Amino acid sequence: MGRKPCCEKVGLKRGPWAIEEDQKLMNFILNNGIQCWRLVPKLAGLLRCGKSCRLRWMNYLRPDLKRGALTEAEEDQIIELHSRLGNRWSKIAAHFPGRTDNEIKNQWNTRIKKKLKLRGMDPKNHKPVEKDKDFASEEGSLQPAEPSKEELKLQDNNPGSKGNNQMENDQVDNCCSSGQDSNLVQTNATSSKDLDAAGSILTPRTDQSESFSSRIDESILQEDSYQHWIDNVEDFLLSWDGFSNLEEIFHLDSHQ
DNA sequence: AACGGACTCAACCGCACAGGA
DNA sequence: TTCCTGTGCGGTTGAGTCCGT
Repeated sequence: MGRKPCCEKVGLKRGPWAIEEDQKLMNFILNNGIQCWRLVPKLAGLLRCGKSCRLRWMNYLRPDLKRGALTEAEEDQIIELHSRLGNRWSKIAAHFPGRTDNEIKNQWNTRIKKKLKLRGMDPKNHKPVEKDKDFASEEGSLQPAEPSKEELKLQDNNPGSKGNNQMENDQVDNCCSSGQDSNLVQTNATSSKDLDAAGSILTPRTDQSESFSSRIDESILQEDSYQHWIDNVEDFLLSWDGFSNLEEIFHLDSHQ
């Protein structure tokens, strides 16, 4: 007997989210918090499944998200963490406040893998690629001796390749224990520090998602926090065209 | 200007896991 | 202990965009 689907898919909308949908979801979560994702679309008036709402919130609407490209330092940190953790994107993302696992996963698949290959490293095991098992044979056109345009572009962005990250897989740890990690968190936290005043909804997601959800409930309903969040979130979202009129949208809605 | 290939990234799918009944 | 439900995670896809010809 198969498992029941997470939601009734008949009549539900799929694909890219419209601004109105984003607005509805944001308004609902800001006003009510998240008790149960399955109920969120019904209560928010969305023709989406709860899973879709959760994903949209986590990967795009969360106010603590840091937008923009990852820095070289972040990429190198991802490489190091991947050498220890493997494809545990959520664990890796936990080291980067404001970054999502999806974002890091995409970054890995599109850029970092190529970057590693340029360094002569195997992205899977972070060990030097053997000459006879050159990645050219694996991926066809990628010849180290004659880099593609994309590779040249990557090289431009990465003038000083760092050393190898050959950490043993059995050294995997799941917590932010190293001093390097602490530094990173602290560095990134400067960008979200102020936002934190608006309530712990702005606290970067950690693996303890339960605490994330429950903390939302405690804080986001406060009117002051709400306004504070609007004030601060502009810095994050104004670069995003779809929400350039965010404040206007929310003011309108709050008066409905 | 038009076309086509390469690339990016938001979103979906299916499975695993945790917790409650 | 077992079953069910909700949530989280990783892999994959495909539409949109970029860029070279």
